[in-house]
Amino acid sequence: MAQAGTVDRILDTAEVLFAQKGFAETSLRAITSKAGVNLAAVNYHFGSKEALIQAVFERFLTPFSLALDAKLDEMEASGIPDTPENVLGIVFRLALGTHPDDPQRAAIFFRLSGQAYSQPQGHLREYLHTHYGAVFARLQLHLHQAVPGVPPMELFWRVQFSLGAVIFTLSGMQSLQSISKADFNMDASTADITKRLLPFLVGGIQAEVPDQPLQTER
Amino acid sequence: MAQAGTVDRILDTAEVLFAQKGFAETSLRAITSKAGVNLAAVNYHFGSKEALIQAVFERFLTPFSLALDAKLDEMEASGIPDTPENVLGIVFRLALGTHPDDPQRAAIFFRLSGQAYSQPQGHLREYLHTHYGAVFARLQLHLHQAVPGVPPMELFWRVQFSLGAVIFTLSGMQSLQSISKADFNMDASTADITKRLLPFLVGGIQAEVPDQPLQTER
DNA sequence: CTGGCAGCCAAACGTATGTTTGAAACGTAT
DNA sequence: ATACGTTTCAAACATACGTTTGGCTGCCAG
Repeated sequence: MAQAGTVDRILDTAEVLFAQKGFAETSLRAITSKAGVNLAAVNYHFGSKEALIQAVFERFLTPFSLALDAKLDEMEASGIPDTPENVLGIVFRLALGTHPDDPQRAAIFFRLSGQAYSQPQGHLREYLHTHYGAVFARLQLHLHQAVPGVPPMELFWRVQFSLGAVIFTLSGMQSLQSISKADFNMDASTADITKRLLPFLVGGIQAEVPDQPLQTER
Repeated sequence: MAQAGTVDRILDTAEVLFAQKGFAETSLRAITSKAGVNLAAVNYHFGSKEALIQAVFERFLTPFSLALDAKLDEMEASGIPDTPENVLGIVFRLALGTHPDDPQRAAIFFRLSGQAYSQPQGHLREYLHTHYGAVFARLQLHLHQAVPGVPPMELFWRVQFSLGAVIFTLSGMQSLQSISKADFNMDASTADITKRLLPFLVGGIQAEVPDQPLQTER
C-alpha cells in the first residue's frame, strides 16, 4: 500500500473506511485526506462518489467470482461429490484465502457486503445481482445436487439465510468480539468463526422441510 | 396514526423512514414534513436526531422484551419442554404478533434491527446490549437446555448466526422478493419466510460440533 | 526547445443537513 | 380576564458535504 498510484491509494483507503463506517458516513474528504491525495482526485478519476463505491466492489468481487468459477470447474472435473460441506467449504476457503497477504481483508470483504445489502434503496444490490448472479446461480445449482430433498424455492431462501448469517456475523465481528470476550473470556478470529459457521449452515441447509405452517398468534 | 400527538406522529413517521432508507439517509426535514409537524419539533421533543433514533428503538423493543419475558415465564410455569422449536417459536410468534394491527410492522422491526446492527460505530448496538441483554441471556439459557450437547461458546455464536439469518433476510425482503418472484414466480410474505426460517435455524443450532478445524488455503 | 496533455492542487460553489432562535399561539389554572 | 408554562412556527445559523473550476506541475512527442 506504500507508494501506489493515486487511484489505488484511493481504493485502498476507501474500502477500509467504507467497511468501518458505512458509505454515507464516510466523506470524500475523510478518504482523500487519509489517503494523502487531493480532494478533487476522486471526482477526477472516478467521476462521483457512487462510482467510487462501485469501483471498490468491482475490485473485490471480480477476482473472487473468477476464482470461485475456477474452483467449481475444478470440482466438476475431479469428480468431487456435491455435498453441502464441499460446496460451502469452497466458498469459505476462497473468501478467506483470496488475499492471503492481508488476513483482515476477508473481514473487510464481508463488512462491505453487509453494507451493500443493508443499503436500503439497493441499487448496489441490483448491481451485484446483475454482475455476479451467474456464479451465484451456479453455486446454488451445486447445492441443489447436494441436497436434492430440498425444493429449489426452499433452497433459495436457505441460501439467503446462510448469506445473512455469514455477512451479519462477520460484518459485526468487532463488536461481537468484545461481547464474547466479556461473556466467555475468549477471543475469536475470522477463521475461527468461519470454522463454527460451516456446521451451522450445513445443518440448516439440509434440515427437513416440514409441511405444517407456523401459526401466528392473533 | 391519524390524529395522534406530535411526538407519536414523529415516531410513527421516523420508524417507517428509518427502516426504508436508513438513519443517515433520512433527514429530519423528510420526517417532519411527512409527519406534518414543524422541523423544530424533533429537537424540541427529543433533543437531537440521535435521541430520536433511540426513542424509536425503545418504543419497539421495550414491549417486545417485556412480552418475551412474560412468555418465558409462562413456558417455565406450564412445564413446556425446552426444545429449539419451542424457544425459537416463541420469539418468532412474538415478533410477528406484537403488533397485530399492522402486519408490516414486523418487517419494519427487523429492518430497523438490521440497520442498527450494521451501523458500524455501533453505539446503538451497545445500547441494545445493555438495555435488552438480560432477556437475551435468558433466551440463550433456555436454548442451552434445549441443546445441551452444544457448548455455551458455540451456542453463543450460533445464536448470532441465527440473528443474522433472520435480520438480514427480513430486512432485505423487498429486494429479495423481486428476485424470488423473477426466479420462481412466487410471492413471499414475512410470515411465509418465518415459516421457512424455523427449520433452518433449528437444524443449524442443533448441528453436531466437529473437532477438526477447517484448513484455509495458503 | 516547445507544444500539448494528463495529473494534480487549492479554492470556491451550491446545496443539504442538524440545530438554534425568538416570537406567536395555545391551553389551563388562578 | 389575566398570567404562565408549554407547544408550535418561520426563519436563520453554522457546518459539512459532493462537485466544479481554473491554473499549476511534470512529462513526453514533435
